[in-house]
Amino acid sequence: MLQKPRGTRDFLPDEMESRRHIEGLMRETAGRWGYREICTPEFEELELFTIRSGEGIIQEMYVFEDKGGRKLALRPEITAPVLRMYVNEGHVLPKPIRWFYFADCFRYERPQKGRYRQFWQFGVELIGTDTPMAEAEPVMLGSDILKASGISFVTHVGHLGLMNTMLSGLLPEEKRKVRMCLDKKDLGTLGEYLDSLKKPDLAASLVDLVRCRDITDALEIAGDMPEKEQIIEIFSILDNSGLEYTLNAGIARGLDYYTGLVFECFAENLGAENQVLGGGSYRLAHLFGGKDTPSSGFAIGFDRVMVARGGTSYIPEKVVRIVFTPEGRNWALETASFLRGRGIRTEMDLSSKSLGSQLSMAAKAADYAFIVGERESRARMVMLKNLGSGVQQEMGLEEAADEVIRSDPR
RNA sequence: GCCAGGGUGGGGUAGCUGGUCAUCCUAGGGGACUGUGGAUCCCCCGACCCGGGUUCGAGUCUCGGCCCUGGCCCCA
Repeated sequence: MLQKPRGTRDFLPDEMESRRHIEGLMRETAGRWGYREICTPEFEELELFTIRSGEGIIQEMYVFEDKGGRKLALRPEITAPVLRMYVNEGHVLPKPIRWFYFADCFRYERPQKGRYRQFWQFGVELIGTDTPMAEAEPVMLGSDILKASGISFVTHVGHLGLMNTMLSGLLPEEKRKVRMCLDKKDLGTLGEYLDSLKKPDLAASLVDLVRCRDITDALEIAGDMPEKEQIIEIFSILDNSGLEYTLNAGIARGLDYYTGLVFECFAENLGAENQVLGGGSYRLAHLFGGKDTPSSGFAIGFDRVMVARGGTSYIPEKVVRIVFTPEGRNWALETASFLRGRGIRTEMDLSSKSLGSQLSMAAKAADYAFIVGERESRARMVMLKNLGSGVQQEMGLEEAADEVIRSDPR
């Protein structure tokens, strides 16, 4: 038997509806903040991603050559395509630009809990400004969206300026190593390494900075820096927004194009892959041939959100099944059409069996049965049977539709 | 790329110190039943992940692969 490719999933209707429901909540929330949806190609020129992230990621991507010999890749993330799109056709739009996307991405990685080879991201990009408000907005919006999705999570916010100031005397390679140690909380190696660089005092203050939970103290530890006023203002905005967050100056966010504020959200109930959101301020447009443009944004790992919701159940739409006798067929068709017009999910019985048999099938798959036979047909009425309670009553179409709409979800 | 634990009908399981017929539950299909039977009864469908090895004989032991689950690495 054929198997689906490794790391991919099939979604049955129950799960699909649940996903669409959450996706809808995210869309709605982003929309209320003035963000509008965009869509970019499923695959792009390979170079788009190597420019952003380096040649090393080729082995983590689905790369292929098309019939014209072009090197292409299935998108492993969507920020680069969005910024490419901005440079291609968005740079003349009034700034700032507020966009969001919901789309699937592909990475050739080892699957594990919450990590798949085809996965979905919900993300936003705010392009064209880097005021304190513009840096803070994605943090607030991201938190708002995760809240709407119904998961428990914590938000960590940091700013690259803090650590960069403390590491300003080091070479890029040395900085990378120091960040890696801090990220892994490997203080022993960190101490030895800084000793070897003749910076023995740095280790202690770096640890202080990473553990620091107050921005005023953090600025004190890090020392003076050009972004100081900006940082104070950003955190003042966050503090006054009602957002719950933890200062974490240790957030490194991998690559070099991040410029200032960085943030991550972590969900409970999620094993090793518990980060559900990552983002910050960055500059990418100039790499794709545009003007140097400040932007900020984030991406949410949609599948991880779904995993984090766990058994949180989504209540499916109510279903009406119309069961009928041959004499009632035409009236049954009219009834179905009427109910659909009222927005009710309505299925006709397709079996042509006895009413009893139709009813037993309806009981498995529907919440209500509309029984339509000769008598109902003549009277232009329907017999509405609640399949949960067994109660049934004859009534007119309007009334029956109202009854279904008004009733509690199943 | 590395480590651990797993793959038996669609789902869940028993069998696993090798020896007919592979167990049970559930789901699914068909029939009985043509105005109430969400029932009941009967019937049916359908599985040892793939390939090599050991053996008279492999679901069972062994090796490799594939896939799943979790972890490491990575995480744009």
